[in-house]
Amino acid sequence: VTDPLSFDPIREASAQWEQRWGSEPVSSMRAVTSIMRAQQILLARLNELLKPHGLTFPRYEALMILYFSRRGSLPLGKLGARLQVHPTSVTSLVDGLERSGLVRREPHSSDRRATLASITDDGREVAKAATKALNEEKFGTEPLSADDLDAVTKILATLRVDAGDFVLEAG
Amino acid sequence: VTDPLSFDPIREASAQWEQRWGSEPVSSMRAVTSIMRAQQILLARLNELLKPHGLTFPRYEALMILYFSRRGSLPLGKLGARLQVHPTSVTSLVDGLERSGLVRREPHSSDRRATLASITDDGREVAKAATKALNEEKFGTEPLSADDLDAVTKILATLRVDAGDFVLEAG
DNA sequence: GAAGATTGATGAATCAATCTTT
DNA sequence: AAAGATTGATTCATCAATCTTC
Repeated sequence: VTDPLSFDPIREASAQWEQRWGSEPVSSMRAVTSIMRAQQILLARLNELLKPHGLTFPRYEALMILYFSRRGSLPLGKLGARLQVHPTSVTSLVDGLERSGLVRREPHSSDRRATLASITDDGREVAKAATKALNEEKFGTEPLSADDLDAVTKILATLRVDAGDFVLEAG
Repeated sequence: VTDPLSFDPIREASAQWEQRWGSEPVSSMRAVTSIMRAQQILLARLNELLKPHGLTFPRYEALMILYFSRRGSLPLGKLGARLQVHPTSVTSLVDGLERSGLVRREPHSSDRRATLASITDDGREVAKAATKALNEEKFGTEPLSADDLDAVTKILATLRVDAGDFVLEAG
């Protein structure tokens, strides 16, 4: 998007930080900035890979949860809990998937407040094709090794537990 | 935002992935999902910490680049290169900082196409106070250790180089 | 009153198109 | 033509307020 800088901006910031505020908070600042930037890079790569399939990554994630669900459908609230996003975001994601014909809204059989998001046959086909594309490109994580990726996953799991995403299971 | 799940959704997805598509792409899928979620958690924490100072984290990042700049001002293009965001995003960030009185737009002395973003005295005060708050709370990275944070930073640097953020310097 | 979902607002990211200046 | 910045459009995230149903 722009020319590469001749230095690492995060490394540069670390030096100035340490000079002014001591060494204690530097690791935190560096890691946060790195994660923010990595997310931005990965999201751009994923959206690029998904564009031929008419999907964005957030919509892909929602579609896959429905794909893997027992009945191929889930109440919007449950979908939001799995995605860890606001009810408003679920509405917007399902709107988009519905416009593309990959998901249908259906009434809940027993609770008339609730709405089900149900994956369509088209949705299943697109889910499979898009997943093939992402798997072949390793979800845009090149050039990181499997060991490095697993290390990141393990470390960030601690943060996710602390944020209340889920409770630790036995084993 | 919702109740904690009784299982780790990423762990759950890994199992289904491996069953269907083999073990090869699982590490990538897991790491990408983890990074996306970690970014979301950290951003929420940072915005909460910055709210008393009338800042969001993206605006804070922009403000600090100006704070550390030699003259306290930078052309919008240079600011965008440092933040690694689109020109449109720079315009929007500077708009917000200008509305808060933390930054002023000034004409470039030699190039009438360019605009400078210049940090104000208020901006410097807010930058210091906000940084104090973030440092004290370790940028919302609790309960991760400094070693874990450094490990994440190091691994993700490889990705940032690959994405062309910067070129490796000697040493 | 509380739960499930939606609408309307803001903030931040992108892209395409435009406008001025070089 | 190319560079710097802006406006207008879309997507996704949040919050506050609303509406229906439990």
